[in-house]
Amino acid sequence: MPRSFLVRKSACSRRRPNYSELHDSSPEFTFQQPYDQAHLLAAIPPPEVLNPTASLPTLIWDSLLAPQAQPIGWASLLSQEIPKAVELTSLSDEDSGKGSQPPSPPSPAPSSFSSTSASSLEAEGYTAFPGLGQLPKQLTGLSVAKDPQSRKAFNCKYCNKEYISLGALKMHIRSHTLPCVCGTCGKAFSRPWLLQGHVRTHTGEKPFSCSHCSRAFADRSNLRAHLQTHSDVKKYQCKTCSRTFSRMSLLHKHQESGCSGGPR
DNA sequence: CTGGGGAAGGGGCCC
DNA sequence: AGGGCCCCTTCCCCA
Repeated sequence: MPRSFLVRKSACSRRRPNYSELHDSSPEFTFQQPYDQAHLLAAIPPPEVLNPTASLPTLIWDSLLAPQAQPIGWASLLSQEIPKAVELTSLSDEDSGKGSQPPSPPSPAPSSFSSTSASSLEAEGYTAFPGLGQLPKQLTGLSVAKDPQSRKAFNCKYCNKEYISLGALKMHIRSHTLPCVCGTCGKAFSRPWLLQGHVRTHTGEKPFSCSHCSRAFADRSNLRAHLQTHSDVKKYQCKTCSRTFSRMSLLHKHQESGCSGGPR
């Protein structure tokens, strides 16, 4: 079930951008090493929970899987040389909403993540855009389109995707301009938190650990997927054969390969 | 071939 | 209104 209703997706919208082509020459964000250890530690997500209530038709999981993770003492982490994996609290709890995010530094954000806020693009004639600075309109990648009913729509000049709101378009444009650049490898990302997640591939930091096997993950979504492997009844079920899968992609593979139809 | 991990993209929600 | 964070989803790779 697509969660996007703001964008009219094109058929090939899932292709990843060519970073070398899209790399913005004026990075908006950088994450230089050595990292500020205090920032990283302070930003490790507080005890939290996962919300298993994904709204998928085939979702059969919910209360079947309720790992009993323990909250951790955050202060104790500060005394450790290496940030240790942090356990998540119960999945059945309400998500506190703070924290899958890497180590997002406490406010105020470090200067390396400062962002230049664009004032109203319309007021600026669509010339001001984060990471783009004051550029001629034709170089900003923004254009305004109107549909036959004169409803205002915003088109991306890079890929021609159409958005119903300027904010959505602005966010999308970032996927082309990639203003957040890794100070280690130079890879660029559309948003600071994507960069932060990437940085963890360099640091090896894995703030999310499984309460069942103590395996740690850098990404909470990956932990969530991993937790499925501990469940006998997986989250995604084939409606034809009732076989369950830990990931939707596996279910899709199963269905595309031709479900035999018999229960397993 | 299947299942799982790693990494990343992107829209929505909340402050 | 914008930014930060959340969640879902997808792709790639490997065992």
